[in-house]
Amino acid sequence: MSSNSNVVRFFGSRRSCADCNLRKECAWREMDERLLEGLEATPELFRRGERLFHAGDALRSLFVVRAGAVKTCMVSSEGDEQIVAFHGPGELIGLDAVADGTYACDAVALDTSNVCAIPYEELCARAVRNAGLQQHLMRAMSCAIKRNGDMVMLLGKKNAEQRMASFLMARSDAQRNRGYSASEVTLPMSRADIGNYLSLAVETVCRQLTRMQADGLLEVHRSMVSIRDLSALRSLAGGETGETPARRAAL
Amino acid sequence: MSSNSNVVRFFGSRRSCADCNLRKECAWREMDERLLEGLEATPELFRRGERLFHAGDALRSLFVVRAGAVKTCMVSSEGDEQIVAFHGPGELIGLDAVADGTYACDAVALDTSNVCAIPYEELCARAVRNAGLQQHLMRAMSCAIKRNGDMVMLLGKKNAEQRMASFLMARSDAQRNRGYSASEVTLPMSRADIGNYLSLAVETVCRQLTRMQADGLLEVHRSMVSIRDLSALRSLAGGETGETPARRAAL
DNA sequence: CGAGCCTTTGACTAATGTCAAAGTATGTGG
DNA sequence: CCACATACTTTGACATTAGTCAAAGGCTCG
Repeated sequence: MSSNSNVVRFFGSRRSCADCNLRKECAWREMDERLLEGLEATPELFRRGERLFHAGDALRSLFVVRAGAVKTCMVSSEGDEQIVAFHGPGELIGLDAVADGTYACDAVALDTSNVCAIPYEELCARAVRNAGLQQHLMRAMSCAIKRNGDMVMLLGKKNAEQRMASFLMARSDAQRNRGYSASEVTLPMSRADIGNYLSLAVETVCRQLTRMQADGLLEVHRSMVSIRDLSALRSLAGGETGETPARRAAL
Repeated sequence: MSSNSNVVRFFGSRRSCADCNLRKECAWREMDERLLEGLEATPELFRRGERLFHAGDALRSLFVVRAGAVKTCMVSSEGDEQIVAFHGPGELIGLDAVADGTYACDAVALDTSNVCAIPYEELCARAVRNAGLQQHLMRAMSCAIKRNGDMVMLLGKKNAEQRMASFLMARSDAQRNRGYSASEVTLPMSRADIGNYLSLAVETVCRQLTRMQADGLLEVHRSMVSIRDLSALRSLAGGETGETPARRAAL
């Protein structure tokens, strides 16, 4: 059963990538216009908590977030959930499904989100004919691999404080890459989601935020965080931030 | 500075994949003969501790392990090392470098290892002309992404016992996939490497092995482990084992 | 045979998780 | 528009897992 049955197709029809008003922020933004000319993607609207796809569903489309935020998560056989990534505007979702034609994760909208579904078969057909697109896809996948490496580093080597700092810095860098202020970040996900993602108890997430605020690094107001001391936060984060300019396309 | 200066090219020359005596176990084993016909790979021998490449080196080749074992690891800015994956015969190394043309990891031989270097440019040139090869590469990358997801699950959700059990099961499954006994596994890496990979102290790795032996699950003799109760170990491991048949090509 | 490294074991410590409870937004129906 | 129900966040007290430190035992290689 597809969970897409109640999706609002608010443009009413497929729409060419070449016309998209999000071209500037899209994962495909560097692509030659001609490659996208005929490629049509279906814009879809998901509300908070709605699923783009389930783990195990057959791969039909890759998704690009236009607006909003999406999480992807794996579920173990015991039923506990592990969030693998958060995806903001311009990021590509579903590359894990290429291996065997079924998604490995669930993808869930964190907020009302506007997402482009790019038909996979059509994309592949084009990639075969087009070396540039092929390169682009391969690079996007390689970026996802690299980024996962950063995640392993975070989970394997960093303590609670460093994880929280890394997480906030990654958000900040993402903001900056999109042309917004690096010091004003929004956290569209719940504290529980942050905890799940960083493998920390919700309480630990709260305490870290509280402490950073007490130390004058941040000001926290619910889902809004103002970073007061970016460089201090960056040095707390240590090692990789997981968000270098070339790494926008995530799992 | 390339670390390959002291590499023994023990076949003395490049060699066609089509003739390779490891075809059966190779990451390319399903490929049509014709695709490999002209593709030449350089077999190289690395001794324990020698590096295939450093993080930051320019991508020249992808590597396929023919015999032996290789670890890939990232190093944080503080200098601590995180092993990202172990690679046995048939596995593909270096896909993380496709993103920006430089390797993200170090790759180090754990043992005397026999490795094929596949020239990346040449491979790409073929992939452009050949949809099958292209698909194969994409799938290999997608597998790496999936597998990293399993790693995140392991680090994020599993305790010491489950990690150790998962690790052993992954080894066991790999053995089975290569046609060997699922209950006799070798651990070519040190306890310290296992600990690093699983994010456990060396002492914890030892204690887990000791305990599993005491519980009659295993018999451990240095780097040889005989698994006495596969199904019990599998259920200890919980969730994903990270080694389904389709997932042989790792980071 | 000795040096050095790896592994194993024990005793203690510390970071983070768990449990409990209060405080605070959000939204729904009367 | 208010009041209550619900879900999320925050804080405190305590428990537990795994890490650290220390030391002994075993291989391996020169």
